[in-house]
Amino acid sequence: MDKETTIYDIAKVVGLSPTTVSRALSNHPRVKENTKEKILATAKKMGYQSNIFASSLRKKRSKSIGVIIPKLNSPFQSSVMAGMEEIATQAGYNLVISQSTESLEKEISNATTMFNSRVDGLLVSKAGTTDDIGHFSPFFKKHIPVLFFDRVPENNNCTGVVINNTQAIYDATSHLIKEGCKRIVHVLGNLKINVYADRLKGYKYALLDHGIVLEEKNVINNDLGEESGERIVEQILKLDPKPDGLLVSNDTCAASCLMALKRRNIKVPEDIAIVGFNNDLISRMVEPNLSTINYPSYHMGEVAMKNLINHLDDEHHEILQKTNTITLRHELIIRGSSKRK
Amino acid sequence: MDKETTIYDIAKVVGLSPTTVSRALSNHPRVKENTKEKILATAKKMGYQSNIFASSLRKKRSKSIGVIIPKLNSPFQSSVMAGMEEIATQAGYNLVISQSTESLEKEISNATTMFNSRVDGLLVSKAGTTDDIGHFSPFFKKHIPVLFFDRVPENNNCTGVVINNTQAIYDATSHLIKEGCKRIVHVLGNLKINVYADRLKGYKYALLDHGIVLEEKNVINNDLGEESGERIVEQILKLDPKPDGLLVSNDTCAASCLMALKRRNIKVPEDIAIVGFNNDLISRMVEPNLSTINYPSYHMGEVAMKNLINHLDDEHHEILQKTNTITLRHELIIRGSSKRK
DNA sequence: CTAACCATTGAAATCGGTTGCATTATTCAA
DNA sequence: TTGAATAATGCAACCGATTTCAATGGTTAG
Repeated sequence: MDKETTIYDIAKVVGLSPTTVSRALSNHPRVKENTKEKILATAKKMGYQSNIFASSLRKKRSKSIGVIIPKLNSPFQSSVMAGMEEIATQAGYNLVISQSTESLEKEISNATTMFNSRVDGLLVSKAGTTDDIGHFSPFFKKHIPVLFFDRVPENNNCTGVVINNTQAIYDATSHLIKEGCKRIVHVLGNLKINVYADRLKGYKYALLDHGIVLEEKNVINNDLGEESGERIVEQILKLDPKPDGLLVSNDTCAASCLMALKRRNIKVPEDIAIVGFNNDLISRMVEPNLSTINYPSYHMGEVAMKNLINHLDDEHHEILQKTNTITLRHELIIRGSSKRK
Repeated sequence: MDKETTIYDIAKVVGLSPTTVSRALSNHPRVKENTKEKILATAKKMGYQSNIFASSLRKKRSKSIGVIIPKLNSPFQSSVMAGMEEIATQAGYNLVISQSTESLEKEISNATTMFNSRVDGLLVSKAGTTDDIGHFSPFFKKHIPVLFFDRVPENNNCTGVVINNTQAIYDATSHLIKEGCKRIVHVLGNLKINVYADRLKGYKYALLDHGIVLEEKNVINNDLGEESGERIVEQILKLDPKPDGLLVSNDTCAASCLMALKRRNIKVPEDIAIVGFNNDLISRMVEPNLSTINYPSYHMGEVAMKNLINHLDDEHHEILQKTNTITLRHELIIRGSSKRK
C-alpha cells in the first residue's frame, strides 16, 4: 500500500525538522527563503498533500461553510446558491449544502449534521413552518456565526439578508391600482414565513393609501406550485364582482394562473392584470410577459456569503454582531401582463 | 472560555477509560449494555459533541462527497443536485458542492480543492471544453471513486450515469418526420460534450433511416441560452426552402425560439414544429406547450449518489469497478408544439 | 572582545478519537 | 473448586499538522 507523504517524510528528506517544513508550507515568514524553496520543491516532488483533518483538528477550523435551504431545485434558490458558491470557492471555503424540503424536522436534523461537521459558519433560509430557532442554539453558544437570508426568523437578533418584501408588494399593488385595477387579489404562501407576511402588509398598506377597502376573501393562501393555477383561478372567478388584478407571490404560480385564465378566454391584462414575483426565466417566456419584482437572487447569495466570510476572517469576529439586517434593492419590472393603458 | 467536552472528560466522570467511552459512543458490541447507557447519558448531560476532525484523521474518511457541476442555477442541474442531496443526507454523508461555470480551469481547481478536502468520493458532470480528465488522476491513484453523470468523458473506463441521448433525439426526429416534417433543423451545444455529440448521431441516424438526406446547414451550434432564440430563428429563416421542424437541445432555448417565431407570426406547429429537451417547467408554460424529452434529472441524482455510496459502503469497494454505464430511461413527451395531425 | 540582538531552526506537547493487543472480570463446565 | 473460555475493559500508540518555548548560530553595536 502506498502510504501518504507527510511533513515528517519531507523533513527526513530535506534534513530539517517537521516544524520548519510545516512553516515553509504555510509560507511562514520565519523560514529562510532558500529553505522554503527547497522544501516546497521536495514536497511537490514527493506528491505531498496536506492533511486537512490534522490541520483542522489542531486549528479548530474546517474552512467550510454550511448552507441549509428549503429546496435546491427552485430557480430562485439555486441561483442564490450559485452566488454563494462563487464567493466561497474564491475565498477558499468549501460549501456544504443540505435542503430542508420545507420540513422543520429535516431542518433540525440538517442543523445538527452541520454542527457536528463543524462548519465555520452557517447560512440558512428557514423552512418556515415555525419561527423557532432553538435548533441553532448550539451554534450561538459556540459563537459560530449563523446568517439568515431571504426567509429569516422574526423577533430575534440574528443577522439577515433580505429584500424589502413589504415595499416590493406595495410597489406592485400601487402599480396595479394606477393601471386602473380596483379589485386586486393577492396570492401568497404560508404566512408563518416572514417573506409572505411582509408582502401581505405591503398589499394592505397600498390599498389603504389608495383608499381601497381590504377584503379578506381577496387574500388567497396557496402552495404557489406549478399546478396551482387552476385552483386559484377557479376560486377567484367565483368572486363577485370578479377581480381585475392578480398579485402572485412567485412567477411559476403566476404563469400557471395566466395559463388557466387564458384557457377560460379571460384576457390578460385587459380583464385581469397580473404581477408575479422573482423575475424568473418563465416571466419572460409566457405571453404576455409577466410583470414581476426583480429579486436579486444571485446577488443575495454573494452578499450573504461575503458578509459571513468577512466576519470569519475578521480578527475580532464582530462584523455580524454589529449588523442586523442587510436589505438588497428590488425592482418592479413592468411588462405586458399588467399594462392596461 | 468554555472548553469542549471530550471522551476523556466523560471517561473521568464515569470512571472508565476513554477507550470504553469511544466504543460506547460508536455502539461497539464489546461494551456492556449497562455501561453503554451510562456513558451515553453522561455524554448527553455534558453536551458532548464528537470531534469529526480527530475521527476523520484516525479513520481516514471524511464522510463527505464532492460534486462538481457546470452550473448550479440551471433547472436540470439543480434538480439533479436535489436528488443527490436527498440520498447523501439519508446515508449520513455531507455534500460538498462546487461549480465549474463551464470553465475547464475552474473544474481543475475545484477538483484539486475536493481532493485536498479529502472527500470520500466525487460526482462530476464535465465542463465539456475537453475530454481530458487528467485532473482527476489524483483520485484514481488513491482509489477514490469518481462517478460521472450526464456529461461524461468519452474513451475511458470511468463509470457514468447517463441517458441514451442518441436514442432520445432519434425518437424526437422520427416523431417529427412522422408528423410530416421534411426539413428538420437541429440546434445543439458544444459538440465536445458527449451529450450533444450523441444527439447529433441520433439525428443523423433518424434521417438516414427515413431516407432524408442530411444537410450540414441544418445543424446549428449554439449556447442554448435564454436569449438565443432570435439569432437562431433569424438564421433558419434564411434557409431556402424554410425548415418545417426544429429540434432544440434544451427547453429554455426551444421556448426562446418559439417566442421569436411567434413574434414573426410564424405558426407553431403548422409552419414549424418544435421539440425541446429536458421537460423543464417552461415546456409546460409556453403556448403551445413544448413537446420534449423527459430527462429524469432528480432520479439521475439519486441513482448516481446511491451507486457511489453503495460502492463506498461496500466492504471490497468493487461495485463501481464492475459497472461501466448506467443508462436511465428517457421518454418523448408529445405536446402541442409538434402535433400537426 | 563581549553583550545584545536577530534570524533560523527544532523539541516536544497538543488537538481528540480509534484500535491492536493486553489485561482483568466473569461464567460455566468438569 | 479449578481451569478454560468468554466478556468487558484498559494501555498506549497512532493519525499528521501546528505552535509554544527554547536553542543555535551569526551579526552588530559598544
